[in-house]
Amino acid sequence: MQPSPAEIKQVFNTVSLPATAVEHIGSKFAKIELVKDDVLITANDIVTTQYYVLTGCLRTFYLAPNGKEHTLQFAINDWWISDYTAYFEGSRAIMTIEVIEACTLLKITKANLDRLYEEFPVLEAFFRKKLEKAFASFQKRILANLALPAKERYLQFMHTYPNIEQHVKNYHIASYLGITTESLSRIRKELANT
Amino acid sequence: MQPSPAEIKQVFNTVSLPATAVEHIGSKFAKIELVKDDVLITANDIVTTQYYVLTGCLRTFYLAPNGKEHTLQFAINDWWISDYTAYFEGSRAIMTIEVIEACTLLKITKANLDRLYEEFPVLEAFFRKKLEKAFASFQKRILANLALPAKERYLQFMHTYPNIEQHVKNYHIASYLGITTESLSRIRKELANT
DNA sequence: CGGTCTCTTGACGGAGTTCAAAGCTAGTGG
DNA sequence: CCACTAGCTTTGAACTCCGTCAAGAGACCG
Repeated sequence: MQPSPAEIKQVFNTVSLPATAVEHIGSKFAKIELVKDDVLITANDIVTTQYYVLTGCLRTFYLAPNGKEHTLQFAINDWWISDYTAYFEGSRAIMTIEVIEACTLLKITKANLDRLYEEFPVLEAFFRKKLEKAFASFQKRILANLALPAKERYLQFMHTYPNIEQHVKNYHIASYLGITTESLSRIRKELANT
Repeated sequence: MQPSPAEIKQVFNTVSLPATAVEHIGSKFAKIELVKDDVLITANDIVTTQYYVLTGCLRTFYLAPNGKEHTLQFAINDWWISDYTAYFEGSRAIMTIEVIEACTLLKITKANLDRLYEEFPVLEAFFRKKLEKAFASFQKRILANLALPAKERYLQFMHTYPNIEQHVKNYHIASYLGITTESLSRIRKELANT
């Protein structure tokens, strides 16, 4: 199913596009609906698609050889999600993306998006800005991992992503912070007594 | 001082540019020389410049309130360096960049680079590719921090950046890995006995 | 209301830190 | 050419945060 013009305008809300362009761009996206526990991308998939979240919640995680899951990213309303390393490099996915809450997504292939870049260079700049933001947030996270103890990282997470916290389980947050559920539980207890 | 055409070709070695373009592009760069312990960017600076490393070695680090340094990035031969979060967002630097080994750099301002993007769109794609690579490597590092113990992270670092290891002190590597120099020393000892 | 998923709690262990001191190494000047 | 110093690395002992394992308490859903 194709997205509506209003949805395309929402996706590119910082860019002003003529109606004909919106129409054309929309024709390159497909709208899909997924339910809880669906898996969007699995490790080893070839990744040629990225997704825009209209509603719902998903997470990207790495499944380590020892069976532990490490959450790289959550995505809700108005976020983009994919295994970007695989998407950019044309390599195979090392991440898994699963649905946490039933969601509606817009998907587009790299081939189609690259074509749109040529037709509307403003889109290339739009995605570069997104990439710059993501880069900055990754950098912030690396510094937090290096410089802050678990409690501080938890507080920073809650402060930075108050919207996401409502959608995900504590053990997801723990796997994002790099601690166990037990440790997170103790941290929450300690914070409650303050 | 301006870079030579050969140096500009080296910078954009994956792009083929006509001689006139090389000339013009070169006029937007300046070549600078720095010695050990020089500081290129200090926390709180307004960052409007990025740097290409011709020779030498630098590091970007965050100086935490408790006085500890956390290394985000090293840069040698053929790397770009800046406080990119500040550079992209037009905000103030939170990082410090210091010279580890005397170096020769090419610098260019964001304003000039943006103008070059318009004149040579191929440059925009060139830098987007660089950004995608950096993004992927940050992601890899986040996963390593979440999933691997210090010894494994050290081995991964040595494997991924064998060239950098020759230029930097062990305490720099420790601050990159997120451990103390003492811990790194013990890890190295353990690895030597194998 | 029974079962499964999630969160909590406790006891113990281990990886890495802290603090203190000693050993190296490389550069510098007499 | 040696001696000295400053910077870097190593080593040891005590400690701390967090992980592991095991069990129990809630919470949610059919």
